[in-house]
Formats: sequence, structure tokens, C-alpha cells
Amino acid sequence: MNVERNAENTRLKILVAAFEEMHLNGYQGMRVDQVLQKTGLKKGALYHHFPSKQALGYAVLEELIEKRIQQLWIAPLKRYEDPLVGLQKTYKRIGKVWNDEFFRLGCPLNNLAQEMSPIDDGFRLRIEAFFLFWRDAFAEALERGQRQGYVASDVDCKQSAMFIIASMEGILGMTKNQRNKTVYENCGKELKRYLESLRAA
Amino acid sequence: MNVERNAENTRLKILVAAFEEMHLNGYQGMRVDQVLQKTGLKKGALYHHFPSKQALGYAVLEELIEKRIQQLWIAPLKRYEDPLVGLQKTYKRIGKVWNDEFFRLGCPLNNLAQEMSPIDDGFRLRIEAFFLFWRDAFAEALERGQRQGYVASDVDCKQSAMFIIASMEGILGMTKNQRNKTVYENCGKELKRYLESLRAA
DNA sequence: CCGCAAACAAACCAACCGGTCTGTTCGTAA
DNA sequence: TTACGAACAGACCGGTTGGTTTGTTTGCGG
Repeated sequence: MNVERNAENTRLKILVAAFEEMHLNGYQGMRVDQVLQKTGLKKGALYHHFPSKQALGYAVLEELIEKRIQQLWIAPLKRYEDPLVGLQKTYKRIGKVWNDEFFRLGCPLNNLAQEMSPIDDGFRLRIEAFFLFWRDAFAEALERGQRQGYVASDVDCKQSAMFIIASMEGILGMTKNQRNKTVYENCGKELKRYLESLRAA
Repeated sequence: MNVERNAENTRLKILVAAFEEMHLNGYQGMRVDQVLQKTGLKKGALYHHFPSKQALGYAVLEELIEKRIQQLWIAPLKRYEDPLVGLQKTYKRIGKVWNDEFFRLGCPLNNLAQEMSPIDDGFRLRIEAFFLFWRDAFAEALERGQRQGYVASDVDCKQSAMFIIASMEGILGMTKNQRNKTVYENCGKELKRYLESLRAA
């Protein structure tokens, strides 16, 4: 028998399957039975690793989604001396790394934020904290850029960082609805216009 | 008995109650029974006016949500000669007109767009069409501004209009998650920076 | 005043959904 | 080798959900 019991591995398999279902259907639309079918496991297995559907949702958010955004959107910025260039390059890189299906389904973090913020504080507070972490990372990059003469000194970095993230999420949402990557690319040009308006004279 | 039968009125009552439930819980999270409890009606009444939950959802979108956005975001722009001023004034006006609960629940159109775009083409296509209508309205205002010397001639108006809408929706989403109107106001300042970057020299 | 369709009420239903319970199998430390 | 707890399987359950069916009331044209 190819049972191959491995607790950590099955836990991860559940997380990944749950993530995919949540990405497509949202948290409320995600069905436990569907996750089980995807993994080939039974209820006993899932409820052995997670006490409830809610706990599973939180785990997906913290252990998969937030980690992935950290790697894809936040970490790369440190490699650039000029944050305004770094932001544009990162933006363009996402356009290449993400496949069509991911654009169709949108940003998993923002999806959850929009769905759950009004109805579950457990989700809302976790996401709020992560958005602030994200904002602060962008803001620090901008402040570094200010000190090195790339970014105009009158720019409110935290405020600007928040706007950049909000715009990016808005663009991804629009791309998802229009189901057209051109939206992402064209809006990227306007985002670039904004970023260049931050540049020191 | 205060029965006071009125078909058109009860239909509207159902629509409004369904809108409120969808605004809070999303379409999938909206429960028919909850709508009935809110209106004091019974299932027979609802399924007399609407053939299905889905049809009710579509009706809410077309007859309430889209109409309201047209009045609040699109129509006011025509009153301003300078579209860049018009957009900023409209943005600020929303900040005054909307109460805290509305900021907490976010833009009903974008909520639906994010939730339903990947899983229901009926919703997706309706919303896509309306977003394009919205974009074209903004683009026409910008083009008018170009002809009258307010907006720089090298601006791609449709592209810029799409970005403006995407940013606004992104900002509203962020405000909703952070549950803090300051986010809306601060991001508005950065949106103003972008808008002014469109201005003719 | 009558007749009839529209506008509801009320009971009912099958499918679904998250969660529980009991039992079985596997890995591993002693 | 054995004992024991962790890692599962599989049947089961109560409440919920969208939808249906049947019956009743109201408004209104003739």
C-alpha cells in the first residue's frame, strides 16, 4: 500500500488544497468536502490537523498567502537602490511570473480582505496587520530613497506606500474582472507616472 | 389588517433587503431566509417576484448598485469644466456623503466583482460592462479637459481613467479592511498628486 | 357583485455542510 | 517485540439552504 503516512506532509497538502479552493470560491465558498476530495483524505484526517474550518482558513492565510506575498512583493525591493525603479521592476516581474489563472483569480490576500473584513475580525485583524507590515516595508524603501536623493523630500512615505499598495490591489481586482492582462499592463504605465511624480527634482 | 398589497413596493423591499445582505455578507453569504425575515415576507412572495436567488442577485446589481454609482460617481463629473478638479471634488464629496457603515462594507460593485468574477459569468460580464461604461465616462471627461487645455495632450485618457477607477476601488478596499476613514483621506491626497501629474503645463 | 388572475402565506423537501464519534492502522520509543 | 499515542478512515448527525407545492387572500375589470 502506498499509504506513506507523514503528518507534516498531509497537513501541507490540506493547506494547499484549501488555498486553491479559497482562491477560487472565497473562504465562505470553500467546502471542506471539496478539499478532502482534492487531497484524497477523509474528514478524520482534516479535523485531526485543524480544529475547524475557520482555523484552516487562518492557517492558509498565515502560512501560505502572507508568506508568498512577502517573497514576491516585499523582499525583492531590497535589491534596488532606487525604490521607484524597484517598485516598477517588481510590478513588471509579477506580470511575467503570474500565469493567466492567477490573474483570473486575483490577489488571495485582497480577496480575503474584501470578503471577510466586515464579518470576521479574526481574518480582518490578521490582514490589517499584514497590510500595515507591507506598507511599512514600502515606506522604509521610499525613505531610504529620500536619503539617497531619489525621492522628493516632501513625500509622505507611509501615505504614499499605502496608496501604492491600494492601487496595485485595485488594478489586480480590475484585471480579474476584465479577465485581460492588458489592464494590468496599461494601469502599470499610469502607476509608473505616479511613481515618477515622487522623484526628486 | 395592514396588509396593503402592492406588487411594485414589495419587489423593491425585497431588492433593498437583498442588497443590504449582499453588501454585508456577499452574494454567496446572502441568505434568502434572512432577506425574508428583514422584509417580513414569506418564500412565496419572494419566489413570485424572482425565479431564483441568482436572478435576485442580478436584479440588485442592475437596479440598485449600478444606478447608485452612476448617480454618485459618474453624473457629478459633468458639472465641472476641469475634470481634474471634478474628480477630486467628487472623491471628497463621497467622503462626506458615505457614513461609517458604508466605508466598513466597501463599494458594493467591487465587492461583487471580486467575489463573483471567477465563478459566475453572469455577474462578471455585467460588472465588466459597467466598469467599461464607467471608464469611458471618466475618459470622455478627461478628453474634454484635453481640448480645453486642462489635461496634458500626451495623456492616454482611457488608460488613465481605468487607473483612476482601479485606484479608487483599491483605496475603498483598504479603508474597509483598516476600518479607518483616514486611509481614504490620505490616499486621496496621493490620488490628487497623480491627477495633478496629468495637468497640462 | 362576480370572477379571475395576481400576490402572497405556509408547510414541506431533498441536498448540502460543518462537525462528531468510534474504530482502525501505522510509526516509534522503551 | 510490544505498547501506546499519533494519524488517519468512515459512518453518522443535526441544522441549514435554495427551492417547490399547495392553498388562501386581495385587487380589479367587467
